[in-house]
Amino acid sequence: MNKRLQTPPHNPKLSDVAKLAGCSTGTASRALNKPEMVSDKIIRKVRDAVEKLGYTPNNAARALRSKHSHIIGLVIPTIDHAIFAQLTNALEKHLTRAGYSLLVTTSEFDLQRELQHAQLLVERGSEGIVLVGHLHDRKLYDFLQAKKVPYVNTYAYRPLDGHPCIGFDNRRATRQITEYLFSLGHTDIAVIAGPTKNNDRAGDRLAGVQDAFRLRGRELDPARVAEQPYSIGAGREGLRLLLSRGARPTAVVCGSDVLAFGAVAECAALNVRVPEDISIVGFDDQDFAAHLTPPLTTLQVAGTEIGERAAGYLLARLRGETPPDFAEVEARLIVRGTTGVPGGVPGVSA
Amino acid sequence: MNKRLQTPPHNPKLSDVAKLAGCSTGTASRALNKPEMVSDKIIRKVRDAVEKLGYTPNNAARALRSKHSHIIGLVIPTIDHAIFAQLTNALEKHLTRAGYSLLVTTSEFDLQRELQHAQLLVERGSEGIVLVGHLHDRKLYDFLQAKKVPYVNTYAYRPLDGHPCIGFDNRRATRQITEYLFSLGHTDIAVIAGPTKNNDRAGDRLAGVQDAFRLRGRELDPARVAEQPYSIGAGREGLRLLLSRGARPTAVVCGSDVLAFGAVAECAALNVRVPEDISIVGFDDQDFAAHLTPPLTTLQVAGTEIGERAAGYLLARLRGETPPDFAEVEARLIVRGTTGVPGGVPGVSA
DNA sequence: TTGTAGGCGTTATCAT
DNA sequence: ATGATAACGCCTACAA
Repeated sequence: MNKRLQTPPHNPKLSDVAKLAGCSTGTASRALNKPEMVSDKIIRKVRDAVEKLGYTPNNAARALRSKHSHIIGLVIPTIDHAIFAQLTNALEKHLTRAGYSLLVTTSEFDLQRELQHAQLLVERGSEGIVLVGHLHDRKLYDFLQAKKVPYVNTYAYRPLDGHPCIGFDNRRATRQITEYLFSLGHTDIAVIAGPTKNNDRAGDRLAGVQDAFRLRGRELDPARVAEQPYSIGAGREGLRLLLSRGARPTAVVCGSDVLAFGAVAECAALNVRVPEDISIVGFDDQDFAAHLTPPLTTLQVAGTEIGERAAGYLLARLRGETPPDFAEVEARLIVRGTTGVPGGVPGVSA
Repeated sequence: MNKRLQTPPHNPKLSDVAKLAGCSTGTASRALNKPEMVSDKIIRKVRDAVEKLGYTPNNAARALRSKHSHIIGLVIPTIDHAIFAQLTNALEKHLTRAGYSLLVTTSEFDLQRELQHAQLLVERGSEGIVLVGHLHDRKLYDFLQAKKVPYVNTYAYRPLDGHPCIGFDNRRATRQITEYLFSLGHTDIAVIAGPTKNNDRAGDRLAGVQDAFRLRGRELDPARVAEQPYSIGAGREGLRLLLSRGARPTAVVCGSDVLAFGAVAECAALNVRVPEDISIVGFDDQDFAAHLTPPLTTLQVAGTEIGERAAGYLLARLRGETPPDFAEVEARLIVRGTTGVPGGVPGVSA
């Protein structure tokens, strides 16, 4: 048990500071918030009093009066995925630097929960909200607009939707990955997709592969698609599933690096050579991607930049500015060791 | 640009709800917060009015009056490490379920910043604070106690310090790992430690290895220690460093799975066989540990449990209860494929 | 430059 | 069970 007895029994308030500093509460308030309007002598006295009393402003009172809580809310599917952790981290750093704090909550890939939790964050005083993806309950948009709370969608770039967003076009990204695979000579391409339900990123990425097929006048065979949760183990299972459904595809597009990790690991376990027997492409370019054996070819996403720009956007909005509502960040294919010509070519890999 | 024009020009307040429901604000407040004290008829009317107006309570006013913000603060070194993300996730889920929201900030392994940011979270209204580790600026403890804000240290178990904590004994954990290695017959053991500066977990883990040596009447040679940042690349470099400093150690204790990942990867690149030529042990048991080749022997830590219990502790304190201040969670060694007898024994591994 | 005083939206304390 | 009314701690006109 800790001792909890300190000098004054109660939390000092601004009026206590003022009393000790020998001025009015109004002046004390100004000394703290608008020093340029107060004489240096008083400023010093007030600061001393603050120090001596251990005064901490009461944000509730301040927010009630000034209409500014200095709190921003973030709703992500889960913090347990590296890309969301990265987003959260970047956001937090940027906001803290600007004097804002970050309230974080989780939707667990559930639109209803996302709506509820976002509303809760607004109730708790969030002056702005960061969302992930572009697929939300319509009520959420209505709510945010009714409350005049600025918001941004992240990890998505869909200016036509009309909602502020910062990210990239997931669909185009996997289309390009697939086209790259086609250009290598692959024709039998499979995909291990993330859970597409309520997850526009996963859905868009799958659709991108389909787009590439259609552009070649073909259709992606549903048997060539395995939809798996985001985990290494599920990635392994996805690969096994694909192999069990007929001839071995020569390439696999994965919905995330984690899934690709599993696919590569399973190939190793099954003695399927990568990339000679099968090419594998990830998505995200997480830290581990470059250190897999072979190093993973993947799509690099500027997660940190998304976080920074989301913070910047909201901060600007709160300053009363009107920053551009749509921003696209780069997503480029990093070709490493898990992709090659189908069948492999002597002297080309590993 | 989005339209921002909705039915009533201004945010409805409780008095608006009361007016529409035909009762006083006091009754409206009770109808929402203490339904058992209000007649069903009025409750219905009030709820209808809330619905129709799109009323959202103003948390600032509520907190000011009731002294309850329903906000808990979390200060972690970075959200970008899987274990902290896991902690955050568990904490958030638990708190949300109990009607609390989580304010997250980052210390970046800097004690001064930790102090500042924790204070900021309290200013923002946090009713409780979750910290990581047991090494903090003394002023932080003083501040928290003066403000009577309950707090918990996590990822540490040090009841003798007198501060509430939930976690395990990092030092004992690596001592046990090292003793296991000794029991396998290893005598030349090296360590790739995380950055020990301002990081009690990393420091304790290194100390645990030293403890094991001393218990055998030996000293850990400083040349056998590489201190590296937490990244796969740094883990690789750590291993190279160790190899460059004389005879190859037969085993390496790593301060985290990420570091161990790097060590294993570097061994593969260097054609050093694991575990025949060198045994490697990680710490954390992250998702990928079981999927490395060979699968990583590591110390499993119940990160999610720590988060849940931290939430439970604070919630209990806020209810006015006095839950036990110290709780130890399990941390057990998971022996997988990266450890073996020094020199390797035919038929024993891979 | 400084003091005074009113009110931000709620909840809690009284009465009724 | 309900209504009036007074705070909660701070900021900000406004006055001096």
